[in-house]
Amino acid sequence: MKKDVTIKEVAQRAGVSIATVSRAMNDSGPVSSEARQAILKVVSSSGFRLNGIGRQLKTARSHTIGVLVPSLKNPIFADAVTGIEHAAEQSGYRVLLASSRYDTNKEVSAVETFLINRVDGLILTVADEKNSQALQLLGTTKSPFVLMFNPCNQTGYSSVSIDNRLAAFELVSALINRGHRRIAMIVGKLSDSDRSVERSAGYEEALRKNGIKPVGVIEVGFENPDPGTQIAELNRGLRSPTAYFCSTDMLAISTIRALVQSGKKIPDDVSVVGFDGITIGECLIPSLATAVQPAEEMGVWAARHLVARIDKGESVSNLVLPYRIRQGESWGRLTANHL
Amino acid sequence: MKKDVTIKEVAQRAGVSIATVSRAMNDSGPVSSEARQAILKVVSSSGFRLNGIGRQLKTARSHTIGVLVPSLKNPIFADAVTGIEHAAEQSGYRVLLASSRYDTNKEVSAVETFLINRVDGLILTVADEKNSQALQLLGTTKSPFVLMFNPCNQTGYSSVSIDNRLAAFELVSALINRGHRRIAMIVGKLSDSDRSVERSAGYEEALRKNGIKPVGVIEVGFENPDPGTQIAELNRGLRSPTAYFCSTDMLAISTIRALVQSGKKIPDDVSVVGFDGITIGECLIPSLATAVQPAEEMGVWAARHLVARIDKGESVSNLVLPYRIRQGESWGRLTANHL
DNA sequence: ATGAAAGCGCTAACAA
DNA sequence: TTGTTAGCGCTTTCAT
Repeated sequence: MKKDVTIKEVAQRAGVSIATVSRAMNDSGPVSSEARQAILKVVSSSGFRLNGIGRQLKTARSHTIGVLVPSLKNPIFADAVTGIEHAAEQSGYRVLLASSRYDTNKEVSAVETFLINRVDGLILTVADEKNSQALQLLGTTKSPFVLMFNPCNQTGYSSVSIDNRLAAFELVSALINRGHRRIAMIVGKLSDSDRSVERSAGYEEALRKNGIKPVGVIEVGFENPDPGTQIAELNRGLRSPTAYFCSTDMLAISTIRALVQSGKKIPDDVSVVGFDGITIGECLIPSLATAVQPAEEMGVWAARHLVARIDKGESVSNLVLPYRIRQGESWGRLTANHL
Repeated sequence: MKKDVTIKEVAQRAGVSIATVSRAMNDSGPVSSEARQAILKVVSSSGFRLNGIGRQLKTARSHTIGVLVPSLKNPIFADAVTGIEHAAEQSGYRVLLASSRYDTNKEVSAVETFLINRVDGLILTVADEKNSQALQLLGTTKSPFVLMFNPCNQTGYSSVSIDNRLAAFELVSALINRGHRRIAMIVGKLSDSDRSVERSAGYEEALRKNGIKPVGVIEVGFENPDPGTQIAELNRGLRSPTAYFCSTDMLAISTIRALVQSGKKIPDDVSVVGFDGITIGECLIPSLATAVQPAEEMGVWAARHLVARIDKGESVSNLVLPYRIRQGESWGRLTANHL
């Protein structure tokens, strides 16, 4: 593992000082054309490349942002990271990526790593904003950060999200308007996600407002969810749900599969709606009814805003983006078919 | 933007030298318990955290690997990155992420960025291994890297992939064995991906071997593919394909949607098979027949191997992992139904 | 067990 | 237009 060429060697071989090389490489000051040519020649023959680490140490700026999401396997986060990465790249920033797998210890250690490596800022989605040690840790630093997806309750930091409770309320109300009364909710571990908590609040509120008692909130695991058994169980019997409200599209997809396998037709026998609006939901057959979060836009906004805070001292800001109800084919009216 | 606490201040306030602080923080040498306690006190009261940049400069090691994939929106890459990230984290490495959007210029600039920031190694998927400027650039450096997904033709670097041609051949042969003769192939821009080129070679080989002439290879865009129109067109008329071989699962999903919308039943009227084996394909209805690439494993292997090369000087290695044919519900026998 | 000191590769202020 | 110089924050010999 031989050492890299350094600015010092280039300077020497080009017969100039390192300051001149630096100026030439960065276009940061006057350089005579003779000097520039001599330097360029050495550079191209030696494969010299300014050492970013040296620069970072000197300038105390890494031009790197730390990004922490629960998982890349849920397209909602992959899309958000896509948005972040593109926006960051456009502003001359790099992305240091970590995923937590919904594990709060990993959240903390990821943030710790980001801090050690002196990222200029962070964008993160934590399990539960209200009880996040990672956020608490961040609070002890002066690193600017943007919370993404998490409902924002406290002030003092930036965030971008949608109104999860309201969207869930609207979705479930729409189900009720279609005649459904026995509406179950499928949710990942509630303790794993404050979004799910908000969504179930919206669900319960919609039922309550219509004088309906909840059929039940079914908790299943998050990664590789297999709600099959629970659903099959719930689904047995005469009083089985006529509609399922799933806390995420990923869960909805599994739910549909489980229902179909147990002989149900969607949406004729039972309606299913999801939440998130992942792109692939549109391609399913039936396509998924859901509340669409503008994930990529959220990522773009988060990155742009963070960069503005870093570069221009812009102040903290909380953005609540509109969601959109996607009228998919996976829900329908309650009919005689439902007994 | 106030400056961080530095090791120098900690040393001063603890009444020791910076060398002792360094030893204490890193457990890298003897430190008396009095010294340690004094240091710990200052550290916790000041929120001191060793500056990774300073360390990187001194040690000439970043413990960072650069990861470049075409897009995170295709779950195949999201899964691979997931594997990389977890394996890297376990070995004490961080991930600097970039995506190319299948743009070779971005491939080059991403690699350039990685090099400037002195990543210890790289893992990448390029559009076309044979004509990659990014790879060429890497060749001029001594940075270890691992190619992922790309078929490996040259030697001199590490890679992990599957045999795309063979898998495609097997898939299309299976279609033929099911009685299909009019088999079309749907592919993203061929110039965008050497995998697609391999896969279409496998497709053509299977047809040739059975004395069948290709119905046609239909090129569509990669991101947000909407092959609807082309397929609708191809699908008109009596001699329309009875089976579609799609170069990726994402394409297959769009294709199924387009076919269903034009009134076809899958697999009764027409069979569709994909390629990649993204998880969600199993949840579709009908579930997707496809060749499964072990994407996450590939990521894990790539990361572990890269780290071994970096840390233990392990030598270059090319791994071809087995693929697996997933017997989905989206294909069937040719019947009278097909005219 | 500890500290002094050198230096990693760079930028930027300053002097020339 | 150029060069000298002083660090940026750290690790790591080498003495003590």
